[in-house]
Amino acid sequence: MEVNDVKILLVDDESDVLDFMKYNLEKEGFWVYTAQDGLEGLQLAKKINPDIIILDLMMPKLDGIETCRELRALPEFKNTIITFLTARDEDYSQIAGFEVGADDYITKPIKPRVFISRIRALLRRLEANSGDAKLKVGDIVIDRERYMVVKSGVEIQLPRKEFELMSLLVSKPGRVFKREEILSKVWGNETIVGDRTIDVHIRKLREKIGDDYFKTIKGIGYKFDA
Amino acid sequence: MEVNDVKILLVDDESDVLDFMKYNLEKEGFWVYTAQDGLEGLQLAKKINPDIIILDLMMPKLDGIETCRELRALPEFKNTIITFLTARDEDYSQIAGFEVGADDYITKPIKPRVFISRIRALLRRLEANSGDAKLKVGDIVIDRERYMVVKSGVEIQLPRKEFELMSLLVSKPGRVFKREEILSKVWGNETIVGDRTIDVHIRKLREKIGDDYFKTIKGIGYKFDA
DNA sequence: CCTTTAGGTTAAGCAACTGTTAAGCGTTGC
DNA sequence: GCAACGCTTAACAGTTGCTTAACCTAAAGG
Repeated sequence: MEVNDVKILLVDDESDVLDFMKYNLEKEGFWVYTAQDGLEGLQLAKKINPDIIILDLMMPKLDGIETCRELRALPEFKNTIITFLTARDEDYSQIAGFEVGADDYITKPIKPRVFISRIRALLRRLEANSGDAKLKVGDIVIDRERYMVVKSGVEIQLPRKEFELMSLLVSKPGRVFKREEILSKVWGNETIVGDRTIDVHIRKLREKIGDDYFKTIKGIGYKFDA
Repeated sequence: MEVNDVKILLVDDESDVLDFMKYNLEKEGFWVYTAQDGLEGLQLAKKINPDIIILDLMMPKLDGIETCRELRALPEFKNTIITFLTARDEDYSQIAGFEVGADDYITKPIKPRVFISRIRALLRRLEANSGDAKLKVGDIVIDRERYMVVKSGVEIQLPRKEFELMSLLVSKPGRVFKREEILSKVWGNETIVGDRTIDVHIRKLREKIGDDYFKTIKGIGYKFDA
């Protein structure tokens, strides 16, 4: 994973702290998003699917612990790295933090260089964790390793052919796949199936994932679009 | 075992010492957790199942010796590496330390490079000892050395094939293992067994460990999930 | 408009795969 | 040599997924 592909979400109610972190992370080439409270953070996280989330503990509306718990309850954040930001000596919270599934703690104040190297350490972890087996598009995640589709937090199990078909289409969102191309890639070059077979599978996908994602290009084939 | 998979728990009441160790270990890519006293350390250890635990001797609430004794009393920490941290010349404690099952001593102050190489030495020992001897997922620990599965503290003895199968699945929780993959890894490439053999073993595991842990992905294989 | 053509929909039958059970066989320990 | 155990297989049951056929609808082009 390139540094340029890494999305980091910062959630803190203090603008100073946000600016400090954002500035330093962006200087390193990370892609930084910010939110000022837990609720906002939660929404933004669902929207952008960040790789790392840094949560302040003390926040209005929804504190860090709660936000983390809610994030971890969603399958698409099961492998996201979540870190708490805490004032030095607030450590009482560490137990509670790890209990809701935090991966790390960062204590403030922290020096820029230490901060960055901390983030890099987290990143190494992220790379080790996730093979290349995950496709993310909008609020949809396809996890080849688990044979699972996650749509805005909900895990969906698909039968084999449907899953393969969906994987294929999602692998290049927006790109149109010709019918014959789909046949050869999902069914294989040898097997010969009737005309309606693809349609039926597309139909099932529309039923399970949502109508709008799969677009028909008449006379050509299908494409996936968010 | 990858560096990125190694979890180290540091327990010391002095924040400076914690920060020093944490910083240096993280720079190397280890996964570091910290606690400030024995009780907290104990709780955190149960939660995160670390591979190496570094305990300061002098701590409030529960000192290093006692913490170690309690850790060693739990089956899942029988093979965890536990190291004491001690001020130079506190040698009186060394005897007591080894008696409760410590694996090593680190004397402070210590230089970063020496510290790291010491940890690496421990790690080599961990690998040599057990050749990935322990797999931990949620409330399940797999102890390769003793051919034992510990589920929420209860030891379960499994026959060899069942154990190998379970080990394989648990080694990557959530990941789907194809039937042929299972066959080649558990039975070996040469032996040819019938189709139903895997199913029967899965069935026995479901019987002994619990139905919900083993999920069938039809047409593909099985996966382990907590 | 009407025709043509491609795609959508549905249910049914078939095929593929997995679950379950019991029995056979070899090994080990007593 | 008997009992207990582990591994594999066979037979059957149960389930799910895949494909097809028949019919319907929508879009495009004359």
